[in-house]
Amino acid sequence: MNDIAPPSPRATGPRPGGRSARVQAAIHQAVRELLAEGPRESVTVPAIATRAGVTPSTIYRRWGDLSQLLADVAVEQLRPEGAPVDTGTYRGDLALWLEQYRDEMSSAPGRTMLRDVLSVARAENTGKCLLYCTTQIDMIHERALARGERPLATAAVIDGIVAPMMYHLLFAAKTPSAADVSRWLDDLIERQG
Amino acid sequence: MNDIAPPSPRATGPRPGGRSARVQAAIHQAVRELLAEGPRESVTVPAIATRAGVTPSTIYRRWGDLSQLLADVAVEQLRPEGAPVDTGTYRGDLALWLEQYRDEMSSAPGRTMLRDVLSVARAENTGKCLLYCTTQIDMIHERALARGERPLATAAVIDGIVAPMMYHLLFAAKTPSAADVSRWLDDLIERQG
DNA sequence: GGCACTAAAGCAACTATTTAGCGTTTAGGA
DNA sequence: TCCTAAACGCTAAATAGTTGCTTTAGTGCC
Repeated sequence: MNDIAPPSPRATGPRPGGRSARVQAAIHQAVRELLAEGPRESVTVPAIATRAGVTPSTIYRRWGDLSQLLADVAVEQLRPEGAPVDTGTYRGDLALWLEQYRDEMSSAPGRTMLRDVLSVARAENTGKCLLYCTTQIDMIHERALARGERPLATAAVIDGIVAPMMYHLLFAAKTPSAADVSRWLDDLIERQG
Repeated sequence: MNDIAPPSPRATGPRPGGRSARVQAAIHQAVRELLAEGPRESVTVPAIATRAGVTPSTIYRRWGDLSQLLADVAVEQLRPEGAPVDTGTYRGDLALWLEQYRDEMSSAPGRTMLRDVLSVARAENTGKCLLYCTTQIDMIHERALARGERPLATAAVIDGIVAPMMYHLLFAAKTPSAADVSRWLDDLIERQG
Protein backbone atom coordinates (compact mmCIF):
# COMPACT_ATOMS: atom_id res chain seq x y z
CA MET A 1 0.00 0.00 0.00
CA ASN A 2 2.92 2.31 0.39
CA ASP A 3 5.54 2.78 -2.19
CA ILE A 4 8.03 5.33 -1.22
CA ALA A 5 9.17 8.49 -2.89
CA PRO A 6 9.41 8.47 -6.66
CA PRO A 7 12.94 9.24 -7.82
CA SER A 8 12.09 12.35 -9.70
CA PRO A 9 13.13 15.98 -10.15
CA ARG A 10 13.43 17.40 -6.66
CA ALA A 11 16.17 19.93 -6.17
CA THR A 12 15.21 21.11 -2.72
CA GLY A 13 11.55 20.39 -2.22
CA PRO A 14 9.66 18.76 0.61
CA ARG A 15 10.70 15.37 1.80
CA PRO A 16 7.86 12.84 1.68
CA GLY A 17 10.04 9.88 2.48
CA GLY A 18 9.90 7.33 5.28
CA ARG A 19 9.94 9.09 8.62
CA SER A 20 7.88 12.11 7.69
CA ALA A 21 5.25 9.88 6.19
CA ARG A 22 5.22 7.67 9.25
CA VAL A 23 4.89 10.63 11.57
CA GLN A 24 2.09 12.12 9.52
CA ALA A 25 0.26 8.81 9.44
CA ALA A 26 0.63 8.38 13.18
CA ILE A 27 -0.69 11.87 13.81
CA HIS A 28 -3.63 11.47 11.47
CA GLN A 29 -4.55 8.20 13.09
CA ALA A 30 -4.24 9.67 16.55
CA VAL A 31 -6.64 12.44 15.56
CA ARG A 32 -9.13 9.98 14.15
CA GLU A 33 -8.98 7.84 17.25
CA LEU A 34 -9.37 10.76 19.62
CA LEU A 35 -12.25 12.16 17.61
CA ALA A 36 -13.93 8.79 17.65
CA GLU A 37 -13.58 8.03 21.30
CA GLY A 38 -13.94 11.27 23.16
CA PRO A 39 -15.66 14.62 23.20
CA ARG A 40 -14.40 17.24 20.84
CA GLU A 41 -12.70 19.42 23.41
CA SER A 42 -10.48 16.56 24.50
CA VAL A 43 -8.86 16.53 21.08
CA THR A 44 -6.00 18.83 21.81
CA VAL A 45 -2.56 19.15 20.28
CA PRO A 46 -0.69 17.76 23.29
CA ALA A 47 -3.10 14.84 23.48
CA ILE A 48 -2.64 14.07 19.80
CA ALA A 49 1.11 14.34 20.14
CA THR A 50 1.21 11.96 23.08
CA ARG A 51 -1.01 9.45 21.34
CA ALA A 52 1.07 9.60 18.19
CA GLY A 53 4.34 9.34 20.09
CA VAL A 54 5.53 12.68 18.85
CA THR A 55 6.33 16.05 20.38
CA PRO A 56 3.79 18.87 20.11
CA SER A 57 6.26 21.12 18.35
CA THR A 58 6.25 18.75 15.41
CA ILE A 59 2.54 19.28 15.00
CA TYR A 60 2.74 23.02 15.37
CA ARG A 61 5.53 23.23 12.87
CA ARG A 62 3.85 21.11 10.25
CA TRP A 63 0.29 22.30 10.59
CA GLY A 64 0.66 25.50 12.54
CA ASP A 65 -2.56 25.01 14.32
CA LEU A 66 -5.05 22.45 15.64
CA SER A 67 -7.78 23.60 13.30
CA GLN A 68 -5.61 23.14 10.26
CA LEU A 69 -4.67 19.66 11.33
CA LEU A 70 -8.31 18.79 11.90
CA ALA A 71 -9.20 20.19 8.50
CA ASP A 72 -6.44 18.17 6.93
CA VAL A 73 -7.63 14.96 8.53
CA ALA A 74 -11.24 15.71 7.69
CA VAL A 75 -10.64 16.34 4.02
CA GLU A 76 -8.69 13.12 3.90
CA GLN A 77 -11.62 11.22 5.36
CA LEU A 78 -13.99 12.87 2.95
CA ARG A 79 -12.12 11.58 -0.08
CA PRO A 80 -14.21 9.07 -2.01
CA GLU A 81 -12.81 5.57 -2.05
CA GLY A 82 -13.66 4.53 -5.57
CA ALA A 83 -15.94 5.06 -8.51
CA PRO A 84 -19.68 5.43 -7.89
CA VAL A 85 -21.70 2.21 -8.08
CA ASP A 86 -22.99 1.32 -11.53
CA THR A 87 -26.72 0.63 -11.38
CA GLY A 88 -27.21 0.49 -15.11
CA THR A 89 -28.85 3.87 -15.61
CA TYR A 90 -27.80 7.48 -15.20
CA ARG A 91 -30.73 8.26 -13.00
CA GLY A 92 -30.04 5.26 -10.81
CA ASP A 93 -26.33 5.97 -10.49
CA LEU A 94 -26.92 9.57 -9.57
CA ALA A 95 -29.73 8.89 -7.12
CA LEU A 96 -27.71 6.24 -5.32
CA TRP A 97 -24.60 8.33 -5.13
CA LEU A 98 -26.52 11.34 -3.87
CA GLU A 99 -28.22 9.28 -1.21
CA GLN A 100 -24.91 7.92 0.00
CA TYR A 101 -23.40 11.37 -0.01
CA ARG A 102 -26.35 12.77 1.91
CA ASP A 103 -26.10 9.99 4.41
CA GLU A 104 -22.41 10.46 4.97
CA MET A 105 -22.64 14.21 5.31
CA SER A 106 -25.65 14.13 7.61
CA SER A 107 -23.99 11.87 10.13
CA ALA A 108 -22.46 13.40 13.21
CA PRO A 109 -18.89 12.71 12.12
CA GLY A 110 -19.70 13.96 8.64
CA ARG A 111 -21.01 17.23 9.96
CA THR A 112 -18.03 17.59 12.22
CA MET A 113 -15.64 17.05 9.35
CA LEU A 114 -17.51 19.57 7.25
CA ARG A 115 -17.22 22.17 9.98
CA ASP A 116 -13.53 21.44 10.40
CA VAL A 117 -12.90 21.90 6.70
CA LEU A 118 -14.92 25.08 6.46
CA SER A 119 -13.50 26.76 9.51
CA VAL A 120 -10.05 27.12 8.02
CA ALA A 121 -9.39 30.18 5.93
CA ARG A 122 -7.31 28.49 3.25
CA ALA A 123 -9.42 27.57 0.25
CA GLU A 124 -7.33 24.53 -0.50
CA ASN A 125 -9.37 22.12 1.58
CA THR A 126 -12.80 23.30 0.58
CA GLY A 127 -11.63 23.19 -3.01
CA LYS A 128 -10.78 19.53 -2.60
CA CYS A 129 -14.28 18.82 -1.32
CA LEU A 130 -15.76 20.37 -4.41
CA LEU A 131 -13.27 18.53 -6.59
CA TYR A 132 -14.10 15.14 -5.08
CA CYS A 133 -17.75 15.81 -5.59
CA THR A 134 -17.37 17.03 -9.15
CA THR A 135 -15.18 14.11 -10.06
CA GLN A 136 -17.71 11.58 -8.87
CA ILE A 137 -20.58 13.24 -10.68
CA ASP A 138 -18.44 13.51 -13.78
CA MET A 139 -17.78 9.79 -13.71
CA ILE A 140 -21.49 9.10 -13.60
CA HIS A 141 -21.87 11.57 -16.43
CA GLU A 142 -19.27 9.87 -18.60
CA ARG A 143 -20.76 6.49 -17.99
CA ALA A 144 -24.15 7.79 -19.07
CA LEU A 145 -22.72 9.21 -22.29
CA ALA A 146 -21.10 5.86 -23.04
CA ARG A 147 -24.48 4.21 -22.63
CA GLY A 148 -26.02 6.70 -25.03
CA GLU A 149 -28.05 8.43 -22.33
CA ARG A 150 -28.45 12.19 -22.03
CA PRO A 151 -27.07 13.15 -18.60
CA LEU A 152 -27.37 16.48 -16.82
CA ALA A 153 -24.50 18.92 -16.78
CA THR A 154 -22.38 18.37 -13.71
CA ALA A 155 -22.61 22.03 -12.77
CA ALA A 156 -26.38 21.77 -12.83
CA VAL A 157 -26.28 18.80 -10.47
CA ILE A 158 -23.99 20.68 -8.11
CA ASP A 159 -26.08 23.85 -8.12
CA GLY A 160 -29.45 22.13 -8.16
CA ILE A 161 -28.94 19.27 -5.73
CA VAL A 162 -25.64 19.25 -3.90
CA ALA A 163 -25.80 22.95 -3.05
CA PRO A 164 -29.25 22.95 -1.45
CA MET A 165 -28.36 19.74 0.35
CA MET A 166 -25.27 21.30 1.84
CA TYR A 167 -27.08 24.53 2.59
CA HIS A 168 -29.70 22.71 4.62
CA LEU A 169 -27.06 20.65 6.32
CA LEU A 170 -25.09 23.69 7.35
CA PHE A 171 -27.79 26.20 8.14
CA ALA A 172 -31.07 24.44 8.85
CA ALA A 173 -32.01 22.85 12.11
CA LYS A 174 -32.86 19.54 10.53
CA THR A 175 -30.81 17.63 8.02
CA PRO A 176 -32.26 17.19 4.53
CA SER A 177 -34.22 13.99 3.96
CA ALA A 178 -33.90 11.45 1.19
CA ALA A 179 -37.20 12.80 -0.12
CA ASP A 180 -35.74 16.29 -0.42
CA VAL A 181 -32.90 14.96 -2.50
CA SER A 182 -35.10 13.04 -4.88
CA ARG A 183 -37.36 16.04 -5.24
CA TRP A 184 -34.41 18.20 -6.27
CA LEU A 185 -33.29 15.50 -8.66
CA ASP A 186 -36.75 15.14 -10.18
CA ASP A 187 -37.04 18.90 -10.67
CA LEU A 188 -33.77 18.98 -12.48
CA ILE A 189 -34.54 16.08 -14.78
CA GLU A 190 -37.99 17.40 -15.55
CA ARG A 191 -36.58 20.81 -16.35
CA GLN A 192 -34.16 19.20 -18.75
CA GLY A 193 -37.22 18.15 -20.76
CA MET B 1 -42.76 44.18 24.60
CA ASN B 2 -44.01 44.73 28.11
CA ASP B 3 -43.00 44.21 31.66
CA ILE B 4 -39.92 42.44 32.67
CA ALA B 5 -39.40 38.97 33.96
CA PRO B 6 -42.54 37.29 35.17
CA PRO B 7 -42.45 36.87 38.92
CA SER B 8 -42.28 33.24 39.79
CA PRO B 9 -40.56 30.91 37.35
CA ARG B 10 -37.09 32.34 37.46
CA ALA B 11 -35.25 30.26 39.95
CA THR B 12 -32.12 30.44 37.91
CA GLY B 13 -32.67 32.47 34.77
CA PRO B 14 -30.35 34.87 32.97
CA ARG B 15 -29.98 38.46 34.04
CA PRO B 16 -30.11 40.84 31.09
CA GLY B 17 -30.03 44.00 33.18
CA GLY B 18 -27.69 46.98 33.16
CA ARG B 19 -24.20 45.84 33.90
CA SER B 20 -24.31 42.58 32.03
CA ALA B 21 -25.64 44.36 28.98
CA ARG B 22 -22.93 47.00 29.18
CA VAL B 23 -20.21 44.41 29.50
CA GLN B 24 -21.55 42.43 26.59
CA ALA B 25 -21.77 45.52 24.41
CA ALA B 26 -18.21 46.53 25.30
CA ILE B 27 -16.93 43.07 24.48
CA HIS B 28 -18.78 42.88 21.19
CA GLN B 29 -17.48 46.25 20.15
CA ALA B 30 -13.95 45.32 21.15
CA VAL B 31 -14.16 42.25 18.95
CA ARG B 32 -15.44 44.26 16.00
CA GLU B 33 -12.69 46.82 16.39
CA LEU B 34 -9.95 44.26 16.69
CA LEU B 35 -11.24 42.33 13.71
CA ALA B 36 -11.36 45.51 11.69
CA GLU B 37 -7.94 46.80 12.49
CA GLY B 38 -5.66 43.81 12.79
CA PRO B 39 -4.95 40.36 11.48
CA ARG B 40 -7.11 37.54 12.65
CA GLU B 41 -4.60 35.91 14.94
CA SER B 42 -4.25 39.09 16.98
CA VAL B 43 -7.86 38.77 18.05
CA THR B 44 -7.34 36.85 21.24
CA VAL B 45 -9.38 36.61 24.39
CA PRO B 46 -6.92 38.58 26.53
CA ALA B 47 -6.71 41.28 23.85
CA ILE B 48 -10.47 41.57 23.67
CA ALA B 49 -10.72 41.70 27.44
CA THR B 50 -8.18 44.48 27.72
CA ARG B 51 -9.84 46.52 24.99
CA ALA B 52 -13.24 46.09 26.58
CA GLY B 53 -11.96 46.91 30.05
CA VAL B 54 -12.89 43.53 31.40
CA THR B 55 -11.05 40.52 32.73
CA PRO B 56 -10.58 37.48 30.50
CA SER B 57 -12.37 35.25 32.94
CA THR B 58 -15.57 37.12 32.25
CA ILE B 59 -15.34 36.20 28.59
CA TYR B 60 -14.53 32.59 29.27
CA ARG B 61 -17.41 32.36 31.68
CA ARG B 62 -19.99 33.86 29.38
CA TRP B 63 -18.92 32.42 26.04
CA GLY B 64 -16.69 29.56 27.06
CA ASP B 65 -14.50 30.00 24.07
CA LEU B 66 -13.13 32.49 21.58
CA SER B 67 -14.83 30.79 18.66
CA GLN B 68 -18.23 31.03 20.30
CA LEU B 69 -17.75 34.70 21.00
CA LEU B 70 -16.70 35.30 17.41
CA ALA B 71 -19.71 33.39 16.17
CA ASP B 72 -21.94 35.44 18.42
CA VAL B 73 -20.55 38.71 17.14
CA ALA B 74 -20.67 37.53 13.55
CA VAL B 75 -24.29 36.51 13.64
CA GLU B 76 -25.11 39.86 15.16
CA GLN B 77 -23.38 41.64 12.30
CA LEU B 78 -25.16 39.49 9.77
CA ARG B 79 -28.57 40.56 10.99
CA PRO B 80 -30.36 42.65 8.33
CA GLU B 81 -30.96 46.25 9.32
CA GLY B 82 -34.37 46.81 7.80
CA ALA B 83 -36.83 45.72 5.17
CA PRO B 84 -35.56 45.05 1.63
CA VAL B 85 -35.71 48.01 -0.76
CA ASP B 86 -38.98 48.40 -2.66
CA THR B 87 -38.26 48.73 -6.37
CA GLY B 88 -41.86 48.39 -7.48
CA THR B 89 -41.74 44.83 -8.75
CA TYR B 90 -41.16 41.41 -7.25
CA ARG B 91 -38.44 40.61 -9.68
CA GLY B 92 -36.71 43.90 -9.01
CA ASP B 93 -36.94 43.59 -5.24
CA LEU B 94 -35.58 40.08 -5.26
CA ALA B 95 -32.79 40.78 -7.73
CA LEU B 96 -31.62 43.79 -5.77
CA TRP B 97 -31.75 42.04 -2.43
CA LEU B 98 -29.90 39.02 -3.80
CA GLU B 99 -27.21 41.20 -5.28
CA GLN B 100 -26.70 43.01 -2.01
CA TYR B 101 -26.62 39.74 -0.14
CA ARG B 102 -24.12 38.29 -2.58
CA ASP B 103 -21.98 41.36 -2.25
CA GLU B 104 -21.99 41.32 1.51
CA MET B 105 -21.26 37.62 1.77
CA SER B 106 -18.52 37.69 -0.85
CA SER B 107 -16.55 40.39 0.92
CA ALA B 108 -13.62 39.40 3.07
CA PRO B 109 -15.35 40.29 6.33
CA GLY B 110 -18.51 38.56 5.14
CA ARG B 111 -16.66 35.35 4.43
CA THR B 112 -14.89 35.57 7.74
CA MET B 113 -18.16 35.98 9.59
CA LEU B 114 -19.65 33.07 7.73
CA ARG B 115 -16.75 30.86 8.73
CA ASP B 116 -17.01 31.97 12.32
CA VAL B 117 -20.68 31.14 12.43
CA LEU B 118 -20.28 27.77 10.75
CA SER B 119 -17.36 26.59 12.79
CA VAL B 120 -19.32 26.41 16.02
CA ALA B 121 -21.18 23.20 16.71
CA ARG B 122 -24.30 24.80 18.18
CA ALA B 123 -27.01 25.10 15.54
CA GLU B 124 -28.41 28.22 17.13
CA ASN B 125 -26.27 30.63 15.17
CA THR B 126 -26.58 29.04 11.76
CA GLY B 127 -30.31 28.83 12.34
CA LYS B 128 -30.42 32.58 12.83
CA CYS B 129 -28.68 33.10 9.51
CA LEU B 130 -31.30 31.06 7.75
CA LEU B 131 -34.04 32.86 9.63
CA TYR B 132 -32.77 36.31 8.68
CA CYS B 133 -32.59 35.26 5.08
CA THR B 134 -36.01 33.66 5.04
CA THR B 135 -37.57 36.67 6.71
CA GLN B 136 -36.22 39.06 4.12
CA ILE B 137 -37.36 36.94 1.21
CA ASP B 138 -40.73 36.51 2.86
CA MET B 139 -41.14 40.29 3.09
CA ILE B 140 -40.48 40.60 -0.62
CA HIS B 141 -42.95 37.80 -1.15
CA GLU B 142 -45.68 39.48 0.88
CA ARG B 143 -45.17 42.76 -0.88
CA ALA B 144 -45.55 41.02 -4.23
CA LEU B 145 -48.78 39.39 -3.14
CA ALA B 146 -50.11 42.78 -2.07
CA ARG B 147 -49.32 44.12 -5.53
CA GLY B 148 -51.16 41.22 -7.12
CA GLU B 149 -48.00 39.62 -8.48
CA ARG B 150 -47.27 35.92 -8.39
CA PRO B 151 -44.06 35.49 -6.38
CA LEU B 152 -41.93 32.38 -6.04
CA ALA B 153 -42.13 30.23 -2.93
CA THR B 154 -39.53 31.34 -0.42
CA ALA B 155 -38.21 27.81 -0.09
CA ALA B 156 -37.67 27.69 -3.84
CA VAL B 157 -35.66 30.92 -3.71
CA ILE B 158 -33.54 29.55 -0.89
CA ASP B 159 -32.89 26.22 -2.59
CA GLY B 160 -32.54 27.58 -6.09
CA ILE B 161 -30.52 30.74 -5.54
CA VAL B 162 -29.27 31.29 -2.02
CA ALA B 163 -28.06 27.73 -1.62
CA PRO B 164 -25.90 27.57 -4.77
CA MET B 165 -24.61 31.05 -3.98
CA MET B 166 -23.49 29.97 -0.54
CA TYR B 167 -22.14 26.70 -1.82
CA HIS B 168 -19.90 28.46 -4.31
CA LEU B 169 -18.87 30.95 -1.68
CA LEU B 170 -17.88 28.25 0.75
CA PHE B 171 -16.43 25.59 -1.49
CA ALA B 172 -15.37 27.09 -4.80
CA ALA B 173 -12.16 28.95 -5.44
CA LYS B 174 -13.91 31.97 -6.86
CA THR B 175 -16.90 33.75 -5.45
CA PRO B 176 -20.13 33.65 -7.46
CA SER B 177 -20.68 36.55 -9.84
CA ALA B 178 -23.69 38.78 -10.25
CA ALA B 179 -24.30 36.97 -13.52
CA ASP B 180 -24.49 33.64 -11.73
CA VAL B 181 -27.13 34.98 -9.42
CA SER B 182 -29.29 36.39 -12.18
CA ARG B 183 -28.95 33.16 -14.11
CA TRP B 184 -30.25 31.21 -11.13
CA LEU B 185 -33.04 33.70 -10.71
CA ASP B 186 -33.99 33.53 -14.38
CA ASP B 187 -34.04 29.76 -14.31
CA LEU B 188 -36.35 29.78 -11.35
CA ILE B 189 -38.76 32.30 -12.80
CA GLU B 190 -38.81 30.57 -16.14
CA ARG B 191 -39.49 27.26 -14.49
CA GLN B 192 -42.43 28.80 -12.69
CA GLY B 193 -43.96 29.30 -16.14
C1' DG C 1 28.12 0.85 0.27
C1' DG C 2 29.83 5.39 2.11
C1' DC C 3 29.52 10.59 2.35
C1' DA C 4 27.65 15.19 2.34
C1' DC C 5 23.61 17.84 2.60
C1' DT C 6 19.58 19.38 4.72
C1' DA C 7 14.50 18.75 5.81
C1' DA C 8 12.21 17.33 9.58
C1' DA C 9 11.85 15.70 14.38
C1' DG C 10 13.31 15.98 19.28
C1' DC C 11 14.28 18.59 23.42
C1' DA C 12 13.87 22.17 26.65
C1' DA C 13 13.20 26.71 28.24
C1' DC C 14 9.96 30.26 27.67
C1' DT C 15 5.59 32.96 26.88
C1' DA C 16 0.65 33.10 26.43
C1' DT C 17 -3.74 31.37 27.28
C1' DT C 18 -7.19 29.04 29.93
C1' DT C 19 -9.24 27.37 34.13
C1' DA C 20 -10.53 27.37 39.10
C1' DG C 21 -11.32 29.30 43.62
C1' DC C 22 -12.99 32.96 46.25
C1' DG C 23 -14.34 37.64 47.51
C1' DT C 24 -17.05 41.75 45.77
C1' DT C 25 -20.44 44.22 43.18
C1' DT C 26 -25.05 44.93 41.58
C1' DA C 27 -29.59 43.72 39.15
C1' DG C 28 -34.11 42.10 40.49
C1' DG C 29 -37.57 41.82 43.59
C1' DA C 30 -39.89 42.09 48.48
C1' DT D 1 -34.18 49.89 52.18
C1' DC D 2 -32.75 45.13 52.42
C1' DC D 3 -32.05 40.41 50.73
C1' DT D 4 -30.49 36.96 47.30
C1' DA D 5 -27.97 35.28 43.76
C1' DA D 6 -26.11 36.16 39.14
C1' DA D 7 -22.28 38.11 37.18
C1' DC D 8 -17.81 40.29 37.55
C1' DG D 9 -12.87 41.10 39.32
C1' DC D 10 -8.71 39.19 41.04
C1' DT D 11 -5.07 35.88 41.67
C1' DA D 12 -2.75 31.64 41.21
C1' DA D 13 -2.14 27.30 39.12
C1' DA D 14 -2.62 24.38 35.05
C1' DT D 15 -2.42 23.88 30.33
C1' DA D 16 -1.35 25.20 25.64
C1' DG D 17 1.51 27.28 22.22
C1' DT D 18 6.26 29.11 20.61
C1' DT D 19 11.09 29.19 19.64
C1' DG D 20 16.17 28.30 19.37
C1' DC D 21 19.17 24.77 19.19
C1' DT D 22 20.48 19.84 18.68
C1' DT D 23 19.95 15.36 16.72
C1' DT D 24 18.11 12.11 13.39
C1' DA D 25 17.52 10.21 8.99
C1' DG D 26 15.87 10.71 3.83
C1' DT D 27 18.03 11.90 -0.61
C1' DG D 28 21.37 12.48 -4.14
C1' DC D 29 26.12 11.81 -5.48
C1' DC D 30 30.30 9.40 -5.71
